[in-house]
Amino acid sequence: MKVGGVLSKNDNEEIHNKIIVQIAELINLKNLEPGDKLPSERMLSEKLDVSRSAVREAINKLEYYGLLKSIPQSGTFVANIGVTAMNGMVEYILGLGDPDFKSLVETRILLELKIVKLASLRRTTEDLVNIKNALEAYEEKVLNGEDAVQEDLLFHLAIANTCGNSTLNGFMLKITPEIITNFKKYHVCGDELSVVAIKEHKQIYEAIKNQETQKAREIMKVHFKTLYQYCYNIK
Amino acid sequence: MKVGGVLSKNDNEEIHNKIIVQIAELINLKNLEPGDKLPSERMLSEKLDVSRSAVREAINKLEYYGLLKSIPQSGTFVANIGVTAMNGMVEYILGLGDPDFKSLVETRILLELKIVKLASLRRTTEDLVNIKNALEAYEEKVLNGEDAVQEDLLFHLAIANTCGNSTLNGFMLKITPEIITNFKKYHVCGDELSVVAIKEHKQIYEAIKNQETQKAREIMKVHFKTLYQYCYNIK
DNA sequence: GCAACTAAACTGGTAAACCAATTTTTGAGA
DNA sequence: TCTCAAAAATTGGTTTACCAGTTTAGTTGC
Repeated sequence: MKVGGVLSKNDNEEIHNKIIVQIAELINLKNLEPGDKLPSERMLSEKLDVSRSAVREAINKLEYYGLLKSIPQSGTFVANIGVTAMNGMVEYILGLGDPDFKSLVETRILLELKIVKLASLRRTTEDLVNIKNALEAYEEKVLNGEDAVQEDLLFHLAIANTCGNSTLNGFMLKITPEIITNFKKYHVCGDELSVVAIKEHKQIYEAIKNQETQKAREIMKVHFKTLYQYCYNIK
Repeated sequence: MKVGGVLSKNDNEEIHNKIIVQIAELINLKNLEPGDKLPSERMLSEKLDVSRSAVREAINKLEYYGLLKSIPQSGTFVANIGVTAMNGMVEYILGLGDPDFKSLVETRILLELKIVKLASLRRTTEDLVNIKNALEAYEEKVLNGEDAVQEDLLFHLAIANTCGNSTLNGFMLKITPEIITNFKKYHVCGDELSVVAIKEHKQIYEAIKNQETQKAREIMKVHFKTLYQYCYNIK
């Protein structure tokens, strides 16, 4: 029986992971296949000797990764994925560490180079207005000598929101705040950078507007080049 | 006051979104800045006239996107991101729709072409063993005429787990099950495809092993080409 | 007047009780 | 024996009550 008390986030996650493993083991033991029903949350919490809330959180995480599916007043079911895949995925999920700054930047550049291409292909006139607004807000802040990290971010997110790919857009929303936080921590993005960035932002906007796909990508690449250097200098 | 009863997932999400908007409005109204403390969950639930659980779920979502930070026995705080960025992000987050199959495939290909490059650069001998095991499991299933979608998936996840970028790896884990589900729904991945895929998997493995970065990417590209065609035929 | 200690109030997290929809069981009627 | 409706049991979701740290206010001693 758990003795109670508040645990650190780390310990807490370990407990969740432990429950996830036990749920996976149970599915293996009972040879449950896609669509089969898991024992109820109450039974699981009793069998695993943890609180029902803890079980629910573990199920939530597995649901996030598409391995389980909860249906109200009915039960929790194995998703349309076999046990082999599930076992492999659980292992990888548990091994997943917190992303480091390098991973984040590497990923951001990958995503944005694709996004800017898609955006230039798929942008509507309404999208262009949004991007331009973000562009001008950034410019104004920089020229006033104010910190413009937020406006910079919003310019890039406006493009992501234009790319017509909700998965990519969602991923951008996920990683952007973490990158910003790191930027502030490491004092990336100085003033001299910002002035150069205005010009590049304008070029990107024009390329998207004119649907010059390849050019848009090239300028974005240049835009990130300085960033890259900063990051590796920091490291 | 809520009248009670079970709501559809759609209605439920709308309620969460509504609360998210109200929390954002409150932060604006009170001019809260990064690091400032939000009203307690109890006060929020009272002020917004919703249950505390609903407030907690909204906060969780905002925390997932890096906009808030909850600290046990202390409070919920505005993350290290200004209100401007927060307002923009909230708007984009709420506008984020469920990903369609096309978005998923488009994203998967982008991720995997990068991942296979990184994997070939960073793979350890231990990684190679894992990939090879996944490769052989896939081959065995296919040659036995059995369905091998799971093993195919695990081969690709083994590579993702090798790429040394936890953000990319996590994104792969997130989208892969959804893709599999769609594959099954649309009956992609026939038997004749699988036999071809074995050869390509072997080539990818060899390229990663020999650290032939560009070659690995090229083969992966070919590997996805058939998939692409299938998808657009379906559409 | 101020530093230091104490206690009361407050906080996010967790366990327990409750709810309504669903599923299963039951039994009456044909 | 079969059918079908009614009721009991079961389910995930929600509300409520409680917990142990944290923070703040108050008080004591100097």
